[in-house]
Parts: sequence; structure tokens; C-alpha cells
Amino acid sequence: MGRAPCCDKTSVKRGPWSPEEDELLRSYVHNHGTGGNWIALPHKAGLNRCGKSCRLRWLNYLRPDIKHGGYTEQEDRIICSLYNSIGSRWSIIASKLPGRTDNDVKNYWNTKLKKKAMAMHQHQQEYYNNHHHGSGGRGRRGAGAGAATPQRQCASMHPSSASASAASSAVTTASAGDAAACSFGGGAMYSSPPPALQAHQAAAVLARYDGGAATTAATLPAPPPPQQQQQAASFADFSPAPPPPPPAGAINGWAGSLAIDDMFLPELLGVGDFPPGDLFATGFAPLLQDRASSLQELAACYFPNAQASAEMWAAADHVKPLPPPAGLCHSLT
DNA sequence: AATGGTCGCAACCGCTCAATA
DNA sequence: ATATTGAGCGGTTGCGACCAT
Repeated sequence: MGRAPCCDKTSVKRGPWSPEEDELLRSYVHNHGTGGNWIALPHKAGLNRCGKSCRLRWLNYLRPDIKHGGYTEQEDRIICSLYNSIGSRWSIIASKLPGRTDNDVKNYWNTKLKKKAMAMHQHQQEYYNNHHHGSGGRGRRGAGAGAATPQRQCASMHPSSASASAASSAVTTASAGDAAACSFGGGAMYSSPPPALQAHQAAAVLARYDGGAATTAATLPAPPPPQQQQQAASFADFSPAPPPPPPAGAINGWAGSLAIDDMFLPELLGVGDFPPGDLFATGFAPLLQDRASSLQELAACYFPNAQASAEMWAAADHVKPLPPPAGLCHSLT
């Protein structure tokens, strides 16, 4: 049984808003606030509109602090990195960009940034094929675009989007194009899960965990249905080549490869960009260990089940689970 | 100038979640 | 404990603007 419609759609105006309607809504909200009840607002404001429509109009267009267009390169990077890390959670992504709305960010991604990132992915793949295929390169950072590539739009693909569709029907999906757009050489990470997690576990663990639907690696003993494996495999196809294993002593396990080269993370964590070269080289192990802790915190924001989070991290070698995070989640949600 | 195709944005749809009766 | 309701979210669509032929 579907839920009742929020309003009588036959009697309310639809389509583009007129300047008069905008002014009515703007002045009403300015004088009275939303009152916490968007359904009743249009009637009070004298608008013949659905409450949801009013809410959307206000949030996406009329709010005083809204910015439209003119995305900066830094915003591009943040969007890409966050998409990389958490998938199409536009409201969260938008919350990291002052003045931007989820709708705006979503449109921007779908119409522009995705293509841009796809182009970058293609460029990176060619670079990888030319310089590293079979050359014995070690790390993802060292491979591909690396520090020398001027625009590292999407450094790696946390397979949240692609594997999300594989692991959970409850989560939203992203196209293979999206996956490719942000894989940027990181597909190898997914095609070559760390020893601690088999492919189907990695896919499930790395999937977006949505509230109570969360599933832990520890509770995923069974391989996924063939369809899911196929989807995982199709994602892996974007990978130019599986990377060689990290050297002994390096942070390995998927915790170490959790989109750790995202540009977003250094910004979020308040540190500088990651050093050029191979993140998996032993010299960066302490750094990674430190950041892995922060990454745990970040991940826990999206893995609300604390136990699941702990188990998940416990599955990764060398990384100790942390207590439930505090500040970072607040900044993200 | 006319036409068809593409792009970008605003708006809508339908779903989930949380609060509450 | 259950049903209902509204808010919020992400995916999709409609349409005007722009561009190429």
C-alpha cells in the first residue's frame, strides 16, 4: 500500500515558479520561518503549491546564501573525492560546500564533473598502461597520475557506488560510468582485494552501509549471488591492471587502501597533500597508521553500527578499532 | 533562417526514515 | 507495538537555451 500523496496534485500549481510566487514564499519564510511544517506553509503563505515544492524551491533556490554555478577547482576536488568516498550522498557532499545545495551538486556532477572525471580517468589509464603495466611499480599513488599529474580529480575509487548496488538493493546506485569516472586507477584496489577480505566480502564491506541495513564483513560468510559477482567483476574491468602487492611492512589490508589518496581526506583531516610517490612504501607507514585512525573515524560516520565498524576495522591488519567517533561525523552529517 | 540535437538546470517523483499519536 | 505523517533524500524528467548543420 503506497502512502497517501502529500497534496492534491490536481489542484496545485506545478512547473516553474513565477517571480510573484518566489516573492510570496520568500517573504513568508522571512517573516515567519518555515514553522517546521512545509505541508501547511503554502496555504498560510497564500501559495497554490505543494508543500514539497515550496520546500524544494526555498532550499534550492530562494535561500539567501545559495551560490549558483561557478564551481571552483577545489570544489570539484571535494565533490569528486567525497563521491569517491561515500557515493551519491549529495546532501552530505553539499554540506561540505558552503552555499551549495544537494540538487545543485548532483546536477553539476551529472552534467559536467562526471564527464571531466571520465576524461581524467581515460588519461590516467593511458598513462598507466604506458608507464606501469608490467613495470613493477608498486603503489597506486606512484602509479597512474601520481604527483606529476596536474589534475588529480578522482584519485581512487572507493567502490561505494558500484559495489553498493552489488551488495545492497537498499542503497542507491551509480552507473558504471560513474565508477569509471572516479576509479582513476583505483579500480585495481577493488579488483585486487587484500588478503584479509575475499572479493565478495570486500564488496560488501566497502558497500555503503545504510543504518539498520548495515551488514558486517563478519556476518558475510557466504559469497554473493552470481549477479553481484558479475557486477563486481564489471567494475573491476575498469582497472587497467592489478597492482602488485605492497612491500612487506607497509600498511596493507584494505584499510590502507581505503581511498586513502583522496584529496578530500587531507583537507578534511587538516593535513597537507599526501607526499608524492608510493604511499605503500615503508617510509610512510607511520603516517598511514595515523591517517588510518582518522579514516576509521570517517568510515564510522557511514557505518553507524559501531560494532560492525569495529569488526570491519578489525578485519584490516595493523589497524586498531577506535571508539565511536565524535567531531568528524558532526561535520559530515 | 530553419531545424534537429545536445546540454544544463529546475522541478517532480517516489522512496526511506524518524517522530508521534 | 503499530499506523500515520511529514521531512528529507536521491533519481529522473521536462523544458528552455544553446549550438551545429
